[in-house]
Amino acid sequence: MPYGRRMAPRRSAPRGSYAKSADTRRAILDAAIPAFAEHGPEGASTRGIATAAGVNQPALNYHFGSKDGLYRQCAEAIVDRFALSMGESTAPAVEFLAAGGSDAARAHALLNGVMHGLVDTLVASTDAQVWSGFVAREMHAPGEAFAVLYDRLWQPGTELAAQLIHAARGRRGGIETARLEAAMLISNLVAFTSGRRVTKKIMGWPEIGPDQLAAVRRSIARQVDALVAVVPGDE
Amino acid sequence: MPYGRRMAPRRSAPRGSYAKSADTRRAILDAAIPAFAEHGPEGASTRGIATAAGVNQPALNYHFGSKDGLYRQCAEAIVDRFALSMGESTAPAVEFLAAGGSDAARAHALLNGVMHGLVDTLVASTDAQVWSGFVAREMHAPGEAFAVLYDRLWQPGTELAAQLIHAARGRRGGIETARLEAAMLISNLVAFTSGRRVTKKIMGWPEIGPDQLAAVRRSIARQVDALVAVVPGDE
DNA sequence: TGACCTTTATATCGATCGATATAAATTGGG
DNA sequence: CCCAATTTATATCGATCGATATAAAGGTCA
Repeated sequence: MPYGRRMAPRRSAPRGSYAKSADTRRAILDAAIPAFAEHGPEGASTRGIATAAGVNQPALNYHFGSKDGLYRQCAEAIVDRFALSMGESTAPAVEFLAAGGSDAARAHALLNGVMHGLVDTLVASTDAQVWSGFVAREMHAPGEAFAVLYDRLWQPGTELAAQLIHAARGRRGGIETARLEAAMLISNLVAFTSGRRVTKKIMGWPEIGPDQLAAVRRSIARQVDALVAVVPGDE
Repeated sequence: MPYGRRMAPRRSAPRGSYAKSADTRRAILDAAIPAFAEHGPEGASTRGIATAAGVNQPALNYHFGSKDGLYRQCAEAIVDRFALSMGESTAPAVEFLAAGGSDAARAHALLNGVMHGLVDTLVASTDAQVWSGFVAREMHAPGEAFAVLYDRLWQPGTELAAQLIHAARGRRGGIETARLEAAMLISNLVAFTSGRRVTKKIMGWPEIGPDQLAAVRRSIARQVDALVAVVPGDE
């Protein structure tokens, strides 16, 4: 009698209550995200990820079905962690917009709060530097994870910023222009995520500490002020 | 008698005047740059590049020594092509600064000219979208080509913009702040290079035509104006 | 504790990778 | 026109890739 189908590979998380499984999955994800960020989905090897995670190579296929499945789960994990980190600063802004808020000054303050949170998440955290490599790569060369990153990260993020810019202008000027400016405003921070190494080198910063963080925040706040002050078409 | 050393692989361009060689090298580079941009230096295969270039696989080793050698030459080619495209708009600015120019209004105009040229090069050209994938990847995960791209592209580019910002402010405010703002100003355009696909999707633009280009230029010009108008520390 | 399911470990398969030895074809100077 | 150098084409090597078959170990609950 053949060994049979006792270990059919699964695509989703196990249903059982085996505690060890979640730990292993987490360890693999924590090793896979930096690997994919640095080498890309094709360049990163499953053996390298397994070694870094302290597991054997078939464990990846067992827990995630395939390399592509692991790649997709990495994208989900990144979005989850990003959303968790941003929740505090975006929640009041989302609430304000959902209520149809029209107080321009409050919208301006909320936009500053969101950008402040974004700087904290992207610039102050070293994790984000890893995430950004993953995200930037996928956005440029779309693959298995594009939909997740676009639908749950880029699209809602830029739309939130755009709505806040528009509201801070008293809803004068086009929302389209606000969207474009939101996309560019967020792009600014690429200098501190994917481009962090280069920016540090150019600025002569050995590390991004509190002083440097404050400088970035000042620069972003100035941009927000300038953005809100000008209503496109009124010039 | 063994076949001997009649075909030792070389690292640099051939000395001879064989015209065909330059064409082949060019075809390989034109195929390799998009391949490296999309799949990364590890993910791109020499066989794939060779097929796309219409040559056989050992031709890559013959003309460029190794895959890494080809990768380095791709970086050199990108820098050369970028510099060629930017020469017209940067030349007067470089001249102005070399002469120690102190006319703030002229510096402002020159900065606008450089950014205008940058938008033309990066946003209007489809080649740049390919280049940007290559450059962004290498800046985030430094490899064989980092030195070339940093020394010949990022460092002089941001320094030029920083000097112009500083000069446009009448050399008031720190040059360090100007450098930071230059880095962020340039990062803005990432939304239209590596991030072009996402930005088009968010904006609902089927293509980036003259109207869209004008909108980008307006937004950049507004940012430059706002940047120059505020002298850091005076607020 | 014992039966069953989940998880981990070992061994190995076929495919593809970059590189090179070698041979044939092509090119250009004398 | 011919010889030598250059360039292109063929065949193949060892290494590494992702995936899977299989076996052993570990955990859960009756």
